[in-house]
Amino acid sequence: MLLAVDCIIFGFDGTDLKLLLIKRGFEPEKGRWSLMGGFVQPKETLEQSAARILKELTGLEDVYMEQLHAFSEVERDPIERTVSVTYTSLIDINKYKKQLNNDFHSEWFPLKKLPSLIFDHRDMVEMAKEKLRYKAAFHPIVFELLPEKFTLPQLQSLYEGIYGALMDKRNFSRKVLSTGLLIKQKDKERLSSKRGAFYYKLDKRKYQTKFNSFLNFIPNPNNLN
Amino acid sequence: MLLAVDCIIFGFDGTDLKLLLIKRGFEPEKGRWSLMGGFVQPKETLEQSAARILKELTGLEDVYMEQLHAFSEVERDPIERTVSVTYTSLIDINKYKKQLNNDFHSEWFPLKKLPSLIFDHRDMVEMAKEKLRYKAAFHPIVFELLPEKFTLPQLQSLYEGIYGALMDKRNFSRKVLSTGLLIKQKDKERLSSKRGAFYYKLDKRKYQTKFNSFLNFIPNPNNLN
DNA sequence: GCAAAAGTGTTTTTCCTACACCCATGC
DNA sequence: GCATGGGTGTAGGAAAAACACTTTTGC
Repeated sequence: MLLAVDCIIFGFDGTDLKLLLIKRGFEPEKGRWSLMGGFVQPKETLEQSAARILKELTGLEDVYMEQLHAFSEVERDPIERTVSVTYTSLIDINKYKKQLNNDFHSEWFPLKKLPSLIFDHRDMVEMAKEKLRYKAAFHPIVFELLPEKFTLPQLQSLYEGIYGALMDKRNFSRKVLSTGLLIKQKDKERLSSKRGAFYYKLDKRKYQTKFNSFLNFIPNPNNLN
Repeated sequence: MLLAVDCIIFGFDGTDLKLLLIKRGFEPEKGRWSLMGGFVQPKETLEQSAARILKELTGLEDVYMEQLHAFSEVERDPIERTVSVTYTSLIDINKYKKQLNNDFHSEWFPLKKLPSLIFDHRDMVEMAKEKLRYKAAFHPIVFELLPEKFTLPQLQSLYEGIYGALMDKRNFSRKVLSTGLLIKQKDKERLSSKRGAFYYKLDKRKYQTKFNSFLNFIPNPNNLN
């Protein structure tokens, strides 16, 4: 029985929530889109394995990562019995633009427009989305997806992307600012609007402290998709 | 590399939240307390494996069960490299009293008085407790631990056991009744008090429907342990 | 000058919390 | 008749939701 790891990598580019996929370079299913995966080596933990695979295939290092679920349907890999443990990563797309796209055929897909995936990778992605929604509702986890400096409208569209819901910007800004986790900057982002939107930074010390405190970012149920 | 499953079985006896352990019958670590575990067979999923192990070691069937986490430290089993996927079960102790204790050396331990466990089983239990707290805060999951008919005081002491906190019974009953998930019975439980406490049953149809809706059973932070 | 997105405040409602007394019964 | 645990109601405060107008600036 083989033991594999697959990585579900969410990214945010300031507007859309996306997923990183690679074009599979070998049989079976050569040429189709797939999550980043590989086999666990005898002397590494699953976490180390996931980090290694991510590094090898994308050049990414030191990114947020957590275990999602072990998938074990007997026939999930038609060739050989393989159990796959999945890991979810969150990254800021722009930060890692250079490393990507070069060596491997990897590509970002908007969550709403995913291609067909091999094996049970679609189930994996669905579960990861579900968990991201669940977790983001109570933990300030989404900052992993943002660049160091970001604007409130960007943060809001990230939440809206995660929940597939529209939120009221007045209530939204009150809610996020009330956490005390954001530090307003003096400069503005001027690309996406004429007036420009102030940048904010995450207060990293408070982020550490408050990570496990329950925050409530659940959008109101009327607008849930 | 070996692939194993370990089951963390929580039970409630009407008063205390407990954990089911067995005395390990073989080396290494023979004679010490352990979670229920076993190896995954070539033609079974992890879920089937967990259910089989549970059945074999305890006689329990059709119990609530969900995957917790895969543990993979290289040296976690000192003899052979083994990755273990853990599953959490919730059961009503009294319902299954007969099956237990006979064939295997299994025993219920109050969560607050656990013996020393083999390997990394203690970490597994800690993570399971954490997740139970997390999940029970938003899902009506704890009913899996209760008999068909139960009283509000029993339900409350279950929540108090999970969170290690005391709750106000007036606020508690308002909160749980407001979910509309409970159906009041005409008869009373008369063992634990003179006056007797009304039984309630779970409205199973609503339970199915509402399982994924977010409920808020988080105790107030002042009393968290 | 106007279109487009940013930013801001108030009112209403809902939910949570704190809190204290009466009830039914076995002894 | 009293000790024990069961059951209920209310008032105050905090948080969430609904809601609309003004600001800035590139074109």
